Amino acid sequence: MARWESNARERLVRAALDLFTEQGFDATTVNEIADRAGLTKTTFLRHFPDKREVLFAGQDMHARLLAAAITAAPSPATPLEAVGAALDAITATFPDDRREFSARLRPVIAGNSELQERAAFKRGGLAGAMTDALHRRGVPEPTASLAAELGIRAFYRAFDQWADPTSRQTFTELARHALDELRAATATLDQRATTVRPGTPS
Amino acid sequence: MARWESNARERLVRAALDLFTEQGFDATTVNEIADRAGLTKTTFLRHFPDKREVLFAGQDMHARLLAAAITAAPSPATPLEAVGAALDAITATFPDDRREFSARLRPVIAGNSELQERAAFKRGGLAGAMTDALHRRGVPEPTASLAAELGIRAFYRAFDQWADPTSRQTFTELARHALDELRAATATLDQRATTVRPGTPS
DNA sequence: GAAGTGATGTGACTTGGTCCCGTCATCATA
DNA sequence: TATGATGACGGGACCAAGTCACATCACTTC
Repeated sequence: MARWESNARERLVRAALDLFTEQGFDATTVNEIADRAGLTKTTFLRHFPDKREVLFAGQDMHARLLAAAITAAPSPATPLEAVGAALDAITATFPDDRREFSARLRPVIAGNSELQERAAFKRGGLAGAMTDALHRRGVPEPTASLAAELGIRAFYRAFDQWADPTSRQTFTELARHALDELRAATATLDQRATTVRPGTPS
Repeated sequence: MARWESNARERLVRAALDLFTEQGFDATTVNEIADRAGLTKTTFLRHFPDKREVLFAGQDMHARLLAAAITAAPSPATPLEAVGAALDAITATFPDDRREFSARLRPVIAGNSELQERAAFKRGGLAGAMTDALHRRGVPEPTASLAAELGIRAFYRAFDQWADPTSRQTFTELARHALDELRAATATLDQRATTVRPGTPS
């Protein structure tokens, strides 16, 4: 429990996202971000270990949440059912307030390879947390990694759709649907192109 | 075609890996690497866009190779067969000379999160290249991404085994086996823990 | 041999990130 | 009310990564 409950972190995140959107990630210095938030470079780096992390903070909590949900899943659940439970749990923690923020975040990350690196790393961390939790349930390799991978793919797919302001479904619904699609796709890996002539893939 | 055919790049890579192994990635400066290679910091940064890239250079070639092999696969091939062809192609390009180098590379990357970030990013690049190539074959989403993902997982799994000096199988054999295991695992995603009581997962 | 080309060297510069220390507001306790 | 502890913030020195402009040198080609 912080004593002043200052919103320094939040101010820094907002200032950073604003500046990154306006001038790009590279063209924005840590000093600029801190200035706009009414703080200093030192304070910025006290809150975030590096400049990129200001956009990714809080992912550790997500990893713990996913792992906890998998651990808490009923014991007869299949690997994919446990992963589905984890998706239910994590998607429920995204308030609608964050949709606009998420929507602004995506192009910034897409436009900078350093941020894409960090995103790829964080993604791996989330998948690893799920994999470990599945291991603790007794799910062997490579089933555990695979189930976790499907979960992560479903999560990001649903996240993209949810962040799109035209979307009307809930994050949870989108994630469940994405996971179903992925499960169905596993059956098509050994399937030759047949009846429907696929044009450009969607 | 370089005129002097100087082996500056190779000297830099070897010096870097040596120093990273000796003192760690963080504790090694670009100047040190360049010095040991008989060159300067500027020359290092001319060959590699940043300090990390000295350990990952050449991955773009691998991405092109994977994509080309998928494109060249016979047209009735299933997605996973095309991916298998890509694994055959890429594993064949790893001469046994590189085993020791690869074995030394792994712990260095494992010991530094910046390098893990870069590795995760490169991994995504390889998967993306395979996914695109599968799209061009008419494989729809999310089947294409999934097949590519299995291919990449099989590649890295086999790479780890191949880099282990106690391993006797060829890289190609290991990759094929890893892909088979992954394909088999897709059938276990909806399967409850049954007969064999799994202890610690392997 | 003269001109061109590409690899390397030199040094100045910006910025990210670390570290140490000082300041100040808040809280707990006497 | 005084006092000490704690935690957030500011200031500035410092190092290393990475960029840039310019000079040099080896080798090729005409």
